[in-house]
Amino acid sequence: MQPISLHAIWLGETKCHHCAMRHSVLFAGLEEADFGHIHQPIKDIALGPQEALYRMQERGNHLFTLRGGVIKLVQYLPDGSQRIVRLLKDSDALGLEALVEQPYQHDAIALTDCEICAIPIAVIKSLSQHRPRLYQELMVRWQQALAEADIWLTQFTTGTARQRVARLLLRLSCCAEGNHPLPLFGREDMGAMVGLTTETVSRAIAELRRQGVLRDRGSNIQECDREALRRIADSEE
Amino acid sequence: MQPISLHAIWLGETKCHHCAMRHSVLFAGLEEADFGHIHQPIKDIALGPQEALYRMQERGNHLFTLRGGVIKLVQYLPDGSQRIVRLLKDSDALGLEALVEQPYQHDAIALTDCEICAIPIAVIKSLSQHRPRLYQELMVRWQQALAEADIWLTQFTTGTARQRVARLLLRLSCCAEGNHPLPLFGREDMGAMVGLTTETVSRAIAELRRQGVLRDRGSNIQECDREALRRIADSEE
DNA sequence: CGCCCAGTTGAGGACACTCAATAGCGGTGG
DNA sequence: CCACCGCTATTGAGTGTCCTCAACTGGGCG
Repeated sequence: MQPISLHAIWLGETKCHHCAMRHSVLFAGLEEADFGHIHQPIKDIALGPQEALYRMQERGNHLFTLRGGVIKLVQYLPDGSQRIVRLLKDSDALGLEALVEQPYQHDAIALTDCEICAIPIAVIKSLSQHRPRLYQELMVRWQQALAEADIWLTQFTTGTARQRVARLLLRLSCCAEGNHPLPLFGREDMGAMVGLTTETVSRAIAELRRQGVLRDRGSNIQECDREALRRIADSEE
Repeated sequence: MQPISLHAIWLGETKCHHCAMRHSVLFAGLEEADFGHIHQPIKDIALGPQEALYRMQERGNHLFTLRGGVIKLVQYLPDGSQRIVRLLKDSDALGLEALVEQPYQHDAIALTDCEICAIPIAVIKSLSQHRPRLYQELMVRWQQALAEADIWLTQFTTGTARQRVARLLLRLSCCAEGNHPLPLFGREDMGAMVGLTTETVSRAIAELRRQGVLRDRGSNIQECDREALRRIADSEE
């Protein structure tokens, strides 16, 4: 049993009879009998902020499902600066590269406390032999990742700093209902998401606060006016 | 049988016994007997520059393999400007969205003369029932697309105009062997690829020419010094 | 209490964008 | 064959935005 990550904490092992993964979209449609085909343990992993699930170039034989928390996928530029390529949240899958025998393409690093299912690819392969529908689910995940990548390219690399930050806030807040208070990330990370420096992000957020689009709730939590953000994101005004 | 594109020219129909697709990676490993399961025609499409294979939001029931030429995948910003999200060349697959019942996510527009295979998703589904290996191939394609998207995000949206253009030229020239002359695209398209205006791209290219990194071969064809480009791309000097 | 780190704010400069004019190329028609 | 047209690429001048560097603030924690 090789370590998946230096920082990973093993919560235990399960055959998913109790695991939330059982209800994850990935395994929807599987029947009780199918779980009998699982001969390798599916593991729970807990990560704290800044801890890595895997590193770029590592070869892994697990794919992962995020049950809670937020993970960033990071790539690096020749000059050493980092670029956040995507965020994963609740019920997203990552590490799909392992399914096609590729090394991981990013550093996967927790931004918050995270709970993760680690599924051996052998399990996937064995299950999918009896349940081709599983392939369909995997392809859906892949497509989601691709669509997300395209969004990041178009939304977060074009327009003014104001617009990019507004779009980022919109996307971060869209999972929350109403104008629910939203915990932000470090300015450095936010900069790496939208291709700006920490100072510029800080300035943009400060301005949004001054204009009342954001309202401070302490410890980097903001309540935000989604309508106003939408206007700014689409560059009117 | 609904039209796939306004501009598409049907070259004919085939069951792939003669088609180059037969040798495409996608169908590698299939045996003669497998082709008997193909009950719907696989079609050849030819496109000229500026013609669209499909449009964003269209629902299609074909996926495509590019046998020759270059296609751009385009998305649009609220302000109407376009952003090229990826380029496809020789033997790349596109329109995979159709496999998961999603509308196409981009405009797919030919940049050069193109030859394309249009494969009904019904064919894929029927084939894959007997040949699960086909799923593996599809996942590889999906992974390639995702890796490409990440490269575009990190390479073409960061750094100075010089660097971005240099990286773009490198990537465009990497399929050519040696320092083979390279046909460029319109400045407008190149700008949409690296997130710059046409003027800035033009200036960057002009400067590279002045420095001898590019050598003009007429009609927008350049011979380029890959070593010098690499230095510039990695921001030394 | 004071340290440390993250966030904020300021000043100055570099870079890319905008607007506008010019040049170069290919095609068309006289 | 040449003149003209349209389009794209190129070049220039001026401006705005963001980056860089640096100082300052404030909260958390030993």
